[in-house]
Amino acid sequence: MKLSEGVEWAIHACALLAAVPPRAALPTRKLAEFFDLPLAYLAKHLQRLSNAGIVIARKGPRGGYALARPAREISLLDIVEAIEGRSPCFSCTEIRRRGPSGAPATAYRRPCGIARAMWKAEKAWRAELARVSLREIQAMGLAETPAAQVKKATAWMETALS
Amino acid sequence: MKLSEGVEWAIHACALLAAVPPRAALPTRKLAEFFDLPLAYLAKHLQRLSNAGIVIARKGPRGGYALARPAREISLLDIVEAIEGRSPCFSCTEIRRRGPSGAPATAYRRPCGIARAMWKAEKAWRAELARVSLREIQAMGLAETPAAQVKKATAWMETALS
DNA sequence: TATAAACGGATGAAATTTGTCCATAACAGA
DNA sequence: TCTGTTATGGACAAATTTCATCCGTTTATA
Ligand code: SF4
Ligand code: SF4
Repeated sequence: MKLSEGVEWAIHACALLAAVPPRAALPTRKLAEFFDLPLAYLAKHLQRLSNAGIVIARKGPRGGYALARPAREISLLDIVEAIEGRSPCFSCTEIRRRGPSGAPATAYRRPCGIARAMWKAEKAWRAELARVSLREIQAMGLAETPAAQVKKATAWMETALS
Repeated sequence: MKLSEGVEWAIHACALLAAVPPRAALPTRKLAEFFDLPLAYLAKHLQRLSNAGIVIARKGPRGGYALARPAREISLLDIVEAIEGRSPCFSCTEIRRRGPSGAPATAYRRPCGIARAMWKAEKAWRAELARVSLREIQAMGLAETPAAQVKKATAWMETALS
């Protein structure tokens, strides 16, 4: 029950992309540099964000990634699902069918109470994630990082885009 | 973000133990037989339930496992946490500290918005699991399995306990 | 045309999960 | 007290998943 650490990378990357001025783009190389992450692997995660339509990719010189829509319209759930996938974290192997008192699949009409309860809980988790937008994440991030770091980051962004 | 399948095993095992008459106990061997699961590995999971105080073990002949308290007082969360542990599924590696605009740990007072949002969602998941008791699981299971299977299972239980 | 970047498949390394085995301790019944 | 039965927990092996790198191709810019 561990989220892959790529989720953390992706959220941070999106939060940084949210601070990129319109029409500009940040290439993988710059994102990896900013967070000191392995370039090739981070690229895989950005690809997923791209495939999920969260981020737009531009190939070629001066290319890179930019948010596909306003940060307000991107939820944490969007990002998490882009990286982790949409399959439920509880998957049953139908063990009730096995053993001495089991029966063929036809005997059981609908998923059992166990599966339903687990899925309901997972739904609550996803709903909570859907409620927070990248915009809020960005705002919180700005509020909680020391002024000196914000300044450094802003300066870094300028040189990265030039 | 996959729950280990041991969770499914443990919930089913507990649900079956809920149907064991008071003062009796089901040994690992019987539980493994009922669900057609690898005995040695199932034993590991039952041990975890035992260590978590969900189930009590009795060694020796006519020993085995029984619920440690009424099914009404055992929640799905209890079982899930016994198997999966209590550590949060989102763990941050503090990547904000790294890279060109990073800063030493002292600069950041409290966990960032990302981590807080992820933890809040996880809390919602756990809360939902805490709301459903083993009693309800048992009742749902009884209601949804065909009468023929219930009969078979009851008969099996009698011979298993004798 | 030369260069910079994303894309995606193949592959390898590391970590985790899944599963087995065994020695030991506790217990019930004869 | 003796014997067989059961849980306990550690060590170990196999399988699967995650983490990470590499490379050939495609696309776009100047
Ligand atoms: S009874 Fe429910 S949890 Fe168990 S195997 Fe069937 S669907 Fe899965
Ligand atoms: S900014 Fe938040 S999510 Fe990112 S490393 Fe720090 S605490 Fe973790």
